Amino acid sequence: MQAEERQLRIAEHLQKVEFAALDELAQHVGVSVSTVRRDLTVLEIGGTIRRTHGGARLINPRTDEFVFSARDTRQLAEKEAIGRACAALIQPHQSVIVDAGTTPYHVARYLGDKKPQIITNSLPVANLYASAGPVEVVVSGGVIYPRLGVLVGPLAVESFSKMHADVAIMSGGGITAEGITNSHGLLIEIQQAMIRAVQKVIFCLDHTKFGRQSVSPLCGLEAVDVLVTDSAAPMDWVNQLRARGLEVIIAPSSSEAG
Amino acid sequence: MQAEERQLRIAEHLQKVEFAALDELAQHVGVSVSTVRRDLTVLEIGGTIRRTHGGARLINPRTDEFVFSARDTRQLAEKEAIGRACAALIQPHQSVIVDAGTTPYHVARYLGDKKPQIITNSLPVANLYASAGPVEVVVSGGVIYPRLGVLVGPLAVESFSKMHADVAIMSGGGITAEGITNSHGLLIEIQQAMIRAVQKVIFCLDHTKFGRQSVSPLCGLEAVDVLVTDSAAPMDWVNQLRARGLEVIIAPSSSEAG
DNA sequence: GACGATTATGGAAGATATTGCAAGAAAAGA
DNA sequence: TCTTTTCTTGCAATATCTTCCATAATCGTC
Repeated sequence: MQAEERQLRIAEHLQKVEFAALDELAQHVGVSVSTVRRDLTVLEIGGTIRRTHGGARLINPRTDEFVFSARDTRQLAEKEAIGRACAALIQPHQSVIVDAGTTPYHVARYLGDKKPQIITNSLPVANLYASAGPVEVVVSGGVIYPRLGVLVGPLAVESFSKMHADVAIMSGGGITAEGITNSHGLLIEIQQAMIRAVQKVIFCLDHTKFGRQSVSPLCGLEAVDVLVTDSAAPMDWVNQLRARGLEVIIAPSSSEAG
Repeated sequence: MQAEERQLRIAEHLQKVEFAALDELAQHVGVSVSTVRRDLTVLEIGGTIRRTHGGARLINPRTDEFVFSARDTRQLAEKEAIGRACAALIQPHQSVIVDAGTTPYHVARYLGDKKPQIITNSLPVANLYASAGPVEVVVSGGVIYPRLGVLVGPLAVESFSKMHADVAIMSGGGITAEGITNSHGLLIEIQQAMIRAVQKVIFCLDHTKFGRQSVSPLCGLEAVDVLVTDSAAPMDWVNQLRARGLEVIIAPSSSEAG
């Protein structure tokens, strides 16, 4: 096997498992451990992978966005910055649909001051303001998708199909010139209903999402009104999207914001 | 296992349980206690976790716990006894509607083994099995009633009106010869829909509820199939209800049950 | 096609890091 | 205050990493 092909396979394997031991990788590609070591140093310079004692780990674990929010600390600073910037776009007392996913969760954390009406299918978001607070929270029905705390299924789709709201705060697994994609097919239908239910669609996507494509198409770029991202977003992408008429907001990193 | 992967797993586990002992963590990741100690110091520097004597705890305690459910310790022993006894009435793989309130919550805690389908309008109950587990949870839609974490309103009523299930596990504010009453008018309509949706209605009422009357009537005694209470229930009431054809189950107190 | 040069590969030895254990120190509880 | 538990520290055993070298493969040139 060629060296490059081997490295590609190692990278792919790591994309799947996030952590891998040297023996595991060596066996997977059928070479000695020494060679795997060398491949890993190459990949590490490439930037996608980081070597650890005994193996390697993914540097940008594919966050495909729908992880149980409280648990996820990846790109936390960026997500908090996006949360603040996105919350600033909401007017007081608006009705806001909040999508499931970690980034919308962080937006919701900063919505308290606006005394909004929040409509969501995300249990973590619902729990945020369940105990008290000036925020009215409407929860869609649905079946809990294990581990993610998202309500899915016909009940959820139906709930959003019958609703109307001012703004939707959405997230996704990746954005390309063709549009936005997401990982879980189950969620797509719900998200599309959310988009149909509102006047204004705001997408929150951190910088790792640019140029990435998940399995299922969610919507075209024309459906998006505003895109909020963090300061590490690639500027060529930002400019390209602005040229296509999207309002792109770059959340200042917390150090800049004070 | 890799050091970093191990630390990630420890962090994830702590996200779930909020506090964990060293032994527990050591067993969970399969290394010695010493190694867990070292991992915890690393994580503490990382900032997500704080070490304590005997274990570690989360620095940002999750906000999605409810004052009402986990921390209401009044008649805790009785409620746990009722929970066990009532869960014993459920057959494997049944569909179970679980009412809001502390007592049904404790029943739900013991339902895991039965691999049931749980249908509920209670966020604490929903959160119980949100992260994983063999339990399918259906959440009704609705507006969150602050502090209690109950979903109320037309959406909730509608959800239960359209459903069918095997059993309903209900609670109430008081029971008299005229029937069962409850305090929140908002809940009555939902509870009545729950009762209509099932074959078998189980009411869980601790001993303080006998002879008490709340503001709103919920249902007559003829709607009740089984009543589960604790060992401190007044026997004259129990006999009176049994004479009227109700199956009354007295949960053994935990000391008797072992 | 043959030959030398360059590069890739697999293994080995010493260096380094990690792990688990044990003894003394510190802390919590009675 | 005393006992028990837990924490820290030092140490030995193990595992892993780096560096080096011999061999094998590939490439360029003739």
